[in-house]
Amino acid sequence: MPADRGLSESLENYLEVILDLERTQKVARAKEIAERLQIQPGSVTGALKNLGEKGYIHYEPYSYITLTAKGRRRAEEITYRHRTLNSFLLNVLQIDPQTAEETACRMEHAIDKKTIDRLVRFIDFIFTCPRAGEEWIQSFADYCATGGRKKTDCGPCIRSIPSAE
Amino acid sequence: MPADRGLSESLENYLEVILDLERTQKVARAKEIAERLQIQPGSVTGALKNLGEKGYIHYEPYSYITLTAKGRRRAEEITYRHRTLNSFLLNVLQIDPQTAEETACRMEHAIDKKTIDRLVRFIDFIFTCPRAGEEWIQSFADYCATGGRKKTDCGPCIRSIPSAE
DNA sequence: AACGTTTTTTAGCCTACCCTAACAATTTTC
DNA sequence: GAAAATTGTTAGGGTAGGCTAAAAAACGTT
Repeated sequence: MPADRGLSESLENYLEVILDLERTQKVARAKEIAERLQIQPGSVTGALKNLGEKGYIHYEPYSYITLTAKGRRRAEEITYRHRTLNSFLLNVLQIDPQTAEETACRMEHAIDKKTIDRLVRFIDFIFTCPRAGEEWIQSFADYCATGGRKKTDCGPCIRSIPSAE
Repeated sequence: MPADRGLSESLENYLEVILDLERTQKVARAKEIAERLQIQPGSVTGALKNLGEKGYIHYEPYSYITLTAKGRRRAEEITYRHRTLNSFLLNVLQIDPQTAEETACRMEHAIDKKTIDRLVRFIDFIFTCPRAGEEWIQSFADYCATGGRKKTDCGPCIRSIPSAE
């Protein structure tokens, strides 16, 4: 039940993988799609036909697979959601890289455009706001590590904020 | 493909609804479950049998449905994920309530325990940190509304931080 | 250009989950 | 306490998306 109607979670994953294969190998082949998605090659054909019929890819039996303009737009959107979520999990929440990656991979299908755009803004906001920024994120890490905050930490922390002239 | 193995997204939703019905109506009935999940009553029986066999609910044909201890634990966990995500979307990202609710509903199946716990910590951190807090969130809203930040805003903003004695 | 290898497709099967319609049990009402 | 209304279950059907095994096409090598 993906956030954006018209494409199942499964088909979104196909598009995402095809885009990446196009970028790295110029062209996507069924075998590689199967490998990336960790499914058997026999399962791929049906999905490709489906994506072809829906106008997301150029599909001809036994030939290379490429995204249509529509498919590329969609694939880039999914990739954008993926990267944004990964960045949030990794750089803000400081989840370990592997968990971050896996979680982003699942969440990307559940989040809508409005929310992802807000999340992008939020990440930007954090890293450009003098009240927040890297050191603030670091103090969140400390907060997590120590299980809380000592009020005595707050004075020095506040005085360390780079003053904006 | 939920984050936690063993239970599909669909079955997680059943548990969540059953817990809520237990709380509000003392007991869950198939008809109400169907209503909440927006599916037909005929579809419910199979799922309930399944949850019964897996030990998440007490299921006897034609009788009330209640959660087992295991089921309750699981249902509460899902509800916790739901509430945490909703709180983040609503109070931090400031997504409108309806979108926040719907998005939380989808994301709750995709997020793992480690990440949800971090998110809880992060929300706590924001609202208890003098560098952040309500006004900081408000200035994020302004940042979003105006499409950016004027550097001249930063001085007053920083001076407005409640100093920790 | 023909053989063997690799890749892709086909065909048939399975599971999860939803649907509808008909039937059975339960509950309510008089 | 029996008829009517409500609720729950069964049965049969559909779609999506995996699987395996076998057939077909394409490719590479000599």
